[in-house]
Amino acid sequence: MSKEIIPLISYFKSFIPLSKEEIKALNERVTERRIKRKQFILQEHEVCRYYTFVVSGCFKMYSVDKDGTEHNLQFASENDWIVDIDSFHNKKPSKLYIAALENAVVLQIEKNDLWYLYTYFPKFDRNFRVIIEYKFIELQNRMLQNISATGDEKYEFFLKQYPQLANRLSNTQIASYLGITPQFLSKIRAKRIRN
Amino acid sequence: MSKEIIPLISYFKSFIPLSKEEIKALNERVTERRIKRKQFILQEHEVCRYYTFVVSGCFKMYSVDKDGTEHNLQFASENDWIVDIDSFHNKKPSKLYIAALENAVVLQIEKNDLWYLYTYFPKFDRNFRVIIEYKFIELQNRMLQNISATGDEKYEFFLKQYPQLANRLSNTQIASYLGITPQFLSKIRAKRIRN
DNA sequence: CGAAAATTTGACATGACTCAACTGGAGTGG
DNA sequence: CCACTCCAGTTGAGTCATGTCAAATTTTCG
Repeated sequence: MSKEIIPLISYFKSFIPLSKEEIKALNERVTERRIKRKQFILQEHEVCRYYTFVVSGCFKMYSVDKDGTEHNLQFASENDWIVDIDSFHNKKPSKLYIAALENAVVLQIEKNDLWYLYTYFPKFDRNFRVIIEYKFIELQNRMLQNISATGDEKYEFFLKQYPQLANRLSNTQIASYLGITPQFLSKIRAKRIRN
Repeated sequence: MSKEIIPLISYFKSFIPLSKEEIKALNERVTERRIKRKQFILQEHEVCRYYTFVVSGCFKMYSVDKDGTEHNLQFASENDWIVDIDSFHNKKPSKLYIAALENAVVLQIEKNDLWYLYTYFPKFDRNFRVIIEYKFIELQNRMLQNISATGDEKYEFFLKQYPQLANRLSNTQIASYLGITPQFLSKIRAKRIRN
């Protein structure tokens, strides 16, 4: 195969393995794209046209408030999906941006193609149900942290849960994800080192 | 039908309507339960055995931290689901409680039965995929609020998004959901009235 | 190497929490 | 019908967590 689709096949295999026909159908409907660092795959007011699977590299999805401050809603690196589901599903203009934090290779599926897969191969319904269930659990855990923990605790939790990701991200990006200012994160880090 | 299953059928209908066979299979696998105010349907350290559909009444799902403070992760009222998915899926002890805030009627599905439905009627995979996608969108919006808004803004947003629910909940419950103290919410409300 | 961005640091301001006292219903039992 | 308790809500004083602004320093990357 010319496209880098193998990581995606392996990924699905970890849920429910795909048959030859399903792999073929998937392969025919997936587009490979190479994205450079700082490039956008979604900008505010656009409709999110793709479900994007990250083969390599790293992305952030974020909103920009009225003061111009960014708020990171999600990161996605290898073997993860990134999409504004609300915009994608309902064809409505997104309030979010998705940008590459590193040069990246992705596989993208358009809505019509995904619908085709859902319709003719129910296993995709199953797989995507399970995938989003896991993402939901992850988000719920983050939510619980957010309503119950202090800045220090949120940072500790993040480092513990995503040690490999934390290495690749700037502290500014992490602060934006945790919902604190970069200056305050810097002070948290200074205190950690002292103790 | 003796059970109050009609609300559930109507609910599914708003996604993809069920066939006669699917309704029958669903009906055979769903248990109706009446829950009194303050009663638990899940407690910490138990495994969450049911996907629970709320026919009437209102629930909260929350954790209790080391100081004994409750943190509301989710509410569920009519035509909504409540379940600790992580515990349910992976048969692991829950860290959460689910308690009724009002007398309630629910329909519950056990894991084996849900698996049966998924296996023999792929439409349930589809329906539950779409259901959780919507819940994911909702949770993402809440997350975005949480990392970017002040207490006042979070409260405004909550009132605007769930006006009917806000009427039924005590301010203490709302504060716990927003991640602020009831005292601080009270001050926010006092300021709102002044302006 | 040099410009731009990220990080750190300090002084100060404000948001949000804590604790404790008070208020005002909603039961409950006499 | 009253006295009582029990909660939820309110309020105020003091404190702590976190944000803002600005400047200095370090790192990154073209």
